[in-house]
Amino acid sequence: MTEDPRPAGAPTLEDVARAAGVSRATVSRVVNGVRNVDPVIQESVRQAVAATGYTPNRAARSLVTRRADAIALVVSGAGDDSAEEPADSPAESADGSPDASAVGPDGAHNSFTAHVFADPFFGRVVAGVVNYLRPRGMYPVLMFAETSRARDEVVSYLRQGSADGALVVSTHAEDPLPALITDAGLPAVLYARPARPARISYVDLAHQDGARLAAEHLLARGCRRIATITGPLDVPAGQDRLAGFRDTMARRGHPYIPIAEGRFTQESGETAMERLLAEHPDLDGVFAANDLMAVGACHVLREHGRRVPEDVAVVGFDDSSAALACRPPLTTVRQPVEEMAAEMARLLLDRLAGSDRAVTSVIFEPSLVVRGSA
Amino acid sequence: MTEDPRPAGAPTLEDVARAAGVSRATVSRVVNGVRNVDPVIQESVRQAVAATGYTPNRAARSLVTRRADAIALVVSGAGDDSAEEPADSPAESADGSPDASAVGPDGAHNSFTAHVFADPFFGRVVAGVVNYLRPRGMYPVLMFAETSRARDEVVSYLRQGSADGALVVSTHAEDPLPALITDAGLPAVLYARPARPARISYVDLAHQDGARLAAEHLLARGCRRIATITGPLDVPAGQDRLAGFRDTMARRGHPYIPIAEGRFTQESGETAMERLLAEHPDLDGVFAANDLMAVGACHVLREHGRRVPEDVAVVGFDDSSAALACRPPLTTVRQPVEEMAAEMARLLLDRLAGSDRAVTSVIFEPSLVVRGSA
DNA sequence: TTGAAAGCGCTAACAT
DNA sequence: ATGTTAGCGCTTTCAA
Repeated sequence: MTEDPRPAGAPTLEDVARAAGVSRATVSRVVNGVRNVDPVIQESVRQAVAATGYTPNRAARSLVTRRADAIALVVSGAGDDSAEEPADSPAESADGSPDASAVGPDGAHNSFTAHVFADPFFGRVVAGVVNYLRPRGMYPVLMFAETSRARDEVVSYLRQGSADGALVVSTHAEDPLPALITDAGLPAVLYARPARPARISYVDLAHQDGARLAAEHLLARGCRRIATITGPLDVPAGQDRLAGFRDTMARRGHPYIPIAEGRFTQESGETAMERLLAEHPDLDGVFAANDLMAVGACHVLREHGRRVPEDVAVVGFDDSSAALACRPPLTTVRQPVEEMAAEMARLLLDRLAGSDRAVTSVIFEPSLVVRGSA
Repeated sequence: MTEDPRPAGAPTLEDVARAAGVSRATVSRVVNGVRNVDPVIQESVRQAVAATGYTPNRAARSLVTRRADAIALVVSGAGDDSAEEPADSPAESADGSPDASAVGPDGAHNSFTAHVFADPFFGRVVAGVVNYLRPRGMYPVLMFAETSRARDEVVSYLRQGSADGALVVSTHAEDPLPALITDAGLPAVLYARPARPARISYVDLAHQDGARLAAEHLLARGCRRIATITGPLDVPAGQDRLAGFRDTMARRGHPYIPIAEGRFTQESGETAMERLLAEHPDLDGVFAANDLMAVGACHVLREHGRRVPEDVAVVGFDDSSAALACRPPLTTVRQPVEEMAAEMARLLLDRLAGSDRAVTSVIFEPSLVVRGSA
């Protein structure tokens, strides 16, 4: 019953100190690499550490340092408690299979979490964050915040000191989380500028420049009847990519561009492409505001007998794994997601390290990756 | 400089006790829902908690309870320190784009982490784990362990008490992590049976049954010249899917099945399909041991003028998001990844909760999802 | 049912 | 350069 799993408990500082014949404080200094310790003693302490198999207890350390040495990586939506899933993010299952995406037993499945990771974008964010954090001995705690309850739990988690700060990736314009976090005085950095202005640091991409690259590439290629599938127009990324595209096209003598709004999902890209094709059967170029929609567009184009890129050139955005999985592989505007995610982590850690209280933003430049589709 | 971010620090039990006019112990009891507390006092304590905005300090609690109330979710490989990436997991970038997958500044990018999340499988595991954990107030700490250094850090992290146990998803047969963890006497549960036997709990799929479903479907559909693209044959999942497929085919009068080994990546699926097609131009059915390879196979088949499913029927495995992203959508063997991941979390939490010291396994049954490709 | 008190393992003044 | 000591905020006997 009261059986301790570890024989006699894990070794503590006290044990090491006794073994090395010094005080706890000295051991602590050695373990934490503080100077002012006699090299000879240092060595004997190290041996004692090795001999006892000592590992510092995180909780004890956190209690006194008041740092968790952990940060939260939060993927947040904008839903309220009435629904597990945001109203404007319908399920993606396009076909009629009965329950391929159904709710499993024991809450094993809900649409938000399921769909989040179906988008290759999030995996890249995670990779970037982990790769920056790991050499620094930190690991992200993964959280989702798509309901108001979940948001409260995130704030509470931070307030408990379970994590020192948060990296937030919002999927919706109306996301209240950034405000909640800053109101609570908690350190956080966002991926992408928030739709509602807030005093909070973020990293972002020069979306307009990216759209410009796409427009110029399509024009240089000889396309003359060009349309665009936009992202959701209530989020900055969606707006900016459209604005940048329109501006460039207008400047090059194309004042009117057919558009169809998508939601950054493959399915929405398909729907948008269907509509564009119906209204403008003669188009010869398409700029999709992300790769997933570009892939959907390619499928629809092929189903309608158009060859890509011979009949219709397609340019995507993001350079996600979907771009390479597609046939032909997608010409796309590269967003350096991993680097951006790493920078986000860097900003947060700098802020936690002290001095730097300022709110800043770091904007990355996109680049064009030319492959087969345009 | 020594400016405290929070005015006068966060409220403690002491503060609440004073506000409510009771002792710390009583507040603690109320907060932890222990019985034996006068309902009236209970109420006044609750009010005091609300009034002060009290949140229990995790570190302090952990220090005394000796539980972190956190678990690690580890994605592990089999590399050593000489390379960041396992030798048998070559980069996937198929085309010649110079640096689409290059190493970014500041360790923002390494192949292992980058490729892990390019596979939709891992996202589903994460979703399943998070959805089980969250209602229980826990969140996974995400770790990667693809080098021996990284593995040591994982073990060390657990030994420090930063997490109470680990959920391990191995990507390679030779992964030493499970052994390291059990040797250290740390609680862990695996996703999938380890290639090297170990005293450790795991969840898994009845791979052979899944392969049988695929075989029977292809036969029922009228296919007679059927080949298979296998997974890596040094991992149980790869072996079992092949064995199940072969057995069923043999039993149905097909003693010889052409096979090509893949590595569960789309690119390897393409290569394998090229080879099969070259050697058996007349085949009319293909079973790919996962969806990614099935997608690759579909691309190659189309490039060779074969229609799917009219000329060649294709069945995949997993029912990942790739199955729906493909045209035609993939008929595939569904692996209930989210449920399995949730079960993995459940097994670990049960084990941590006490009594249940036993090593167990839970095997899930696959099901066939019929879509357009076969 | 409630309170008093003893630590959990560690760090950081402070004293030496 | 090293040791002594006082907590960090919480849970949990043990008394009352």
